[in-house]
Amino acid sequence: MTTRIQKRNRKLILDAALEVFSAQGFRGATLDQIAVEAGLSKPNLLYYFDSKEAIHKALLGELLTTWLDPLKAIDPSGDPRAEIMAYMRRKLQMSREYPRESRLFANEILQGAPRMSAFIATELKALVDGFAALIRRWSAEGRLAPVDPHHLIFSIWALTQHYADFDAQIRLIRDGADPLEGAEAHLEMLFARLLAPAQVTPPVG
Amino acid sequence: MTTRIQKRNRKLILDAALEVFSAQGFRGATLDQIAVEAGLSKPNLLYYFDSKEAIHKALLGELLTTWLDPLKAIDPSGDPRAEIMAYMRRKLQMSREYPRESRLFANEILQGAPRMSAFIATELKALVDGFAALIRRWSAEGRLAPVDPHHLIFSIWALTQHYADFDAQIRLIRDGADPLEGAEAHLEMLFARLLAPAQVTPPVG
Amino acid sequence: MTTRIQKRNRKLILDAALEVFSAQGFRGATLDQIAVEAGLSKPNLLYYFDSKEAIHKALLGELLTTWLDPLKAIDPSGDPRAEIMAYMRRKLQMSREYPRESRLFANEILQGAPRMSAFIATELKALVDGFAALIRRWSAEGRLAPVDPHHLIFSIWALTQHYADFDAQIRLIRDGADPLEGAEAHLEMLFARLLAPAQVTPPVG
Amino acid sequence: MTTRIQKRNRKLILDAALEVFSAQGFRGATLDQIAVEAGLSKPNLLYYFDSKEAIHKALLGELLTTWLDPLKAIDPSGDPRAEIMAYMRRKLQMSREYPRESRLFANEILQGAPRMSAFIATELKALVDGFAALIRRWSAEGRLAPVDPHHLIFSIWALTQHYADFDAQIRLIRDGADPLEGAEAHLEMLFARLLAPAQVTPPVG
DNA sequence: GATGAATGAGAATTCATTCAT
DNA sequence: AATGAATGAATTCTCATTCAT
Repeated sequence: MTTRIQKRNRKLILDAALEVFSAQGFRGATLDQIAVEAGLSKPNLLYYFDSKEAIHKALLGELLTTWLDPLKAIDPSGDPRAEIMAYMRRKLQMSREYPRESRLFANEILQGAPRMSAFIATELKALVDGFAALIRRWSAEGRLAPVDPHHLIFSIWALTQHYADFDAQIRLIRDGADPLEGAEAHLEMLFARLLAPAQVTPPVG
Repeated sequence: MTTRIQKRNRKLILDAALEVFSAQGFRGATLDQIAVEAGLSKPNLLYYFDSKEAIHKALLGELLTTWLDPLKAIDPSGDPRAEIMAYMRRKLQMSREYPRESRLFANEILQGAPRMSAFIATELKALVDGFAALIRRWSAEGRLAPVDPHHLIFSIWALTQHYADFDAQIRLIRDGADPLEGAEAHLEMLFARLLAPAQVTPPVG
Repeated sequence: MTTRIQKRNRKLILDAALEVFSAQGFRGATLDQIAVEAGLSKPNLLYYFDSKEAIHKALLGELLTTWLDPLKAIDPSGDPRAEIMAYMRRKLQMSREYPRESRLFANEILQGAPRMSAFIATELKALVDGFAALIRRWSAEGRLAPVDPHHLIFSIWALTQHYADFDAQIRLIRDGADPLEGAEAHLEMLFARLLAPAQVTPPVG
Repeated sequence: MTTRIQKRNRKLILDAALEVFSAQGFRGATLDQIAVEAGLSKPNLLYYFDSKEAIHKALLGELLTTWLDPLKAIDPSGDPRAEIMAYMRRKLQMSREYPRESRLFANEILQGAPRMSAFIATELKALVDGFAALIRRWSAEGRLAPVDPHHLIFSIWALTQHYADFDAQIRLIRDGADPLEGAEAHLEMLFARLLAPAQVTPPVG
């Protein structure tokens, strides 16, 4: 039986842990920081979760769904470029709404994905492969510029997540301006041009 | 006076530290790991560097030059698209040759750039601003598609560094294939299309 | 809120620290020694105090009051010689009751008073200056031999604290006899003769 | 065979060690500090002395003679008060000329005389006992006020050494003035009054 | 004689985790 | 359900001493 208090406290802890883990990485974060952030005592954290590791694992577990959702929302029967553009926009929206989640994920991957390789190699890969096949089909049908599906997907990830993951750098370079200002227009132009089929690019020079 | 042994050992230490810090982050790395990796004893590390922090600082210090070089190599009197494309290629080359440096940098930024904000806000920003002005001029001259200069630069960074920083993920998704295979062709197409002036993009849908 | 256990353990620690710091000096003392003396584990010491430095500071903080009390007890409207003699007796009593505190203080001063100069230059100095003015007045009124006030005060300090600070030497020289045996009578004679006004000293020789 | 360089370097080391040990105590001092102070390399220190301990021991060894000399200079056939006064003056002079030696000694005694008990219990004690017998005889002969010999000697030590050992405190209280200014006159009066035989002290009050 | 290089044995401190209530 | 108290296992750093030249 899970009481209301239990639910609330687990939520408090996970939110605090997200804050701390995303900013400091797993090793850099301490239970003390999380406890303070959560407004709970350190032993109380361990009443709700077995260990620091367990908190982190729970956090990643929650993240996985969020992470897959935009991919799942792609409609194979939709318009190719519109679908891809919508996917990109959803990803960019995630960088806006869930930057800490993005950084938590980036931290994991940077360190070699020690706790996520299973997920990546199975669930994420499956969806990616499905999307890649779709892209390939769309390209073959001439509804999309011929493009390497995997690299296209990585480009979407890189370009959107960058705004969350490198937020600190962008702010410093843009004098504190909102990092995402103008980002959407820029990315829309970028992907519109990239994906348009039968396009002629004038030679460089 | 710096002896041969000093030079060799400092190099050994910095190389080991790069390996460990780039994989674990500053807090996650231990002097023990670095010492083992360097094949030296732990106190011997501290004979060459004052502290763990000092090793990390030395590493970042070395990184800065490497990090600015590609930007400095841009020729304002060159052909716009060729110059930008060449810059992108150099950055991609760095992800290939120096993935650990890229991850070291990414780790720092992810954690809010605690040790690099000064560098970013001054040296890097100055070069970026110069490049941005150049891009703006090129666009105004019609030699380049009208594009937000900052976002263009961020796009280059995001797309190239992604291959180093998210290497673990890419390998898992591509069944261990070389992450960079096909990347250059993909990015060249992407930037060629993005930067071509006077281009007509058919409406989506 | 301070619990009973906290009170008890803080007291245990400070007492053990007094024992060790007064005998070994700050640098010479180790947390291990203090922990053993206190019957607590080393990390438990640091649960109650932030650092070795903090323990030492707390100890000195407690000492300050004790150290000023005898000076504060001097009554400006009392009989000059009686007041000075009473002050001397209180100081001697402190060497008897709190020899470790005296040695803790002596250790600090010997090392240049790195942690006490503020206290000495302000609080202690103020009281000393007040006492010195009083002595000067008493001398001017003919109720006390004309005597340099500061040197008189230093003489009292030197003569009384010596029994605590040089205890080890005195014991060795007096075959282990109680160092303070006969001290009070001796010092009373010394100060009675020194302070008596209108006294004629026969020429030496 | 001892070369000139050896002699010079041993002297350099001992002088540097005196500086550091007297200010920091044995445990608080480091070979590094001594090496820097001496202008020699750390291993070179240990070429001349077997260990840190050995340097300290050598230093104390040198100190012993200095420490006994004033006592040895007392002339049993001289005038009692003149002899005692002269001894006091020599001791005060030592505080002026050799304050570091005084503090080195004080440090040792404060820590329970771990390295000097043998010396104190034998050589120093013998001289003190001789002096004490002399004082007793002088008092019995009516040439000196009746005074406890040991306490008289301790008083001389305490009053004179205080100016070296508590130098830091005295400076702070006297606004940086030379601690010894006025000390000799003060102590001469003090001992003149203390030692004068057949003296009548008016009742207190 | 002298010193750059190296290290084992501490020492202070941190931190995830457990205990007791 | 919660927390004050406590600690073992690191982890960074110091330092006297040794090694090699």
